[in-house]
Amino acid sequence: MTKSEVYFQKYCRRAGLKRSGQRDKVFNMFLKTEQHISAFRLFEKIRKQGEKIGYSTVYRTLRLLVKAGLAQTLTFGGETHFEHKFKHKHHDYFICSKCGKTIEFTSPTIERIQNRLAKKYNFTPQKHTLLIYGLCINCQNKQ
Amino acid sequence: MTKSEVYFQKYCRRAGLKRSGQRDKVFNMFLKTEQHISAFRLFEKIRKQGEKIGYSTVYRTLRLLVKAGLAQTLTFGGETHFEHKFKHKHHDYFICSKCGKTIEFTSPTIERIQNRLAKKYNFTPQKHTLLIYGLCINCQNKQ
DNA sequence: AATGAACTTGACATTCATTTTCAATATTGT
DNA sequence: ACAATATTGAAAATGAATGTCAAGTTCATT
Repeated sequence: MTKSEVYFQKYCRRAGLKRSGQRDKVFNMFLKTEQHISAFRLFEKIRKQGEKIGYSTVYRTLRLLVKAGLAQTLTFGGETHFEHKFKHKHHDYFICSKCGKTIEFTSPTIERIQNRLAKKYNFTPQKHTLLIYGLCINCQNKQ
Repeated sequence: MTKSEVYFQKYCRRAGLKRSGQRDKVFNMFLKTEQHISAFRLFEKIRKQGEKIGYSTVYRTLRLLVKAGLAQTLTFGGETHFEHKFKHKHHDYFICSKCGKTIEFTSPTIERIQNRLAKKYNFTPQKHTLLIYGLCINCQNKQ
């Protein structure tokens, strides 16, 4: 049992939820997925493994993960994407306007400035989303 | 005629579009609106002035403004918001997770770092969205 | 001013992701 | 084993974004 698993099971128990195989499937597949993923793609990924699962269950579990603090959402391209939050460092993204490719990056300096500005505006930050749209190197060249 | 108006009318003409009162209404109300606004709220705002207008027209005109480079979109709270782009400096946002209030801010330093990172990743930036979610001072106190 | 090709309008329909519903099924404490 | 309660997933509902199209408007040309 990884730390995330322990944390999640404890969270569920405290919330008065019952253990369920379906929920575990979603949780495990989410854990295995390093990059951000949409509810639908996660659903497909589980089905492709031959597992039987409904979309609602995937959706509900992801929402639960967010509530539990294990995941967080970011919206782009008209879709909600879920990414790790627990024991994972935060990412910002470059998104290619043409091909949709995403490149993750991190910047401690940006984070630091954000916190400073938040304080200045009497704002307690919880999470943030930084999306930079533009052209990736491929799409620049293809013209 | 402001510079934006001249620019917009020229753009329309070049694009082979005809002049129209409805389009002007949308454009003018958008100009008057300093903060970001959703298509639906802009639609309401025009209607409340006693003007007759269809939602499609508002929506289409806003999309046109984006294409013309006068507006840009940012998505949060499950809605697309339109903000000025022409002769307006770019804003980043604090968004209160509780009451939805937004606070605009700018940070030249963050912009600079973004450009540096983009270069490092061979990415040509076009626009960006920085949303910091958290609690505004009111919601912190209300507990 | 009349013409006609092309653009605009807005009510309505459609699409698509997200969210809810609910009857059948599974889990858990006693 | 029982009862209370949670889970599941197919189907329906929601809501924002986008497309459709017949009727109306614009504008260069005659």
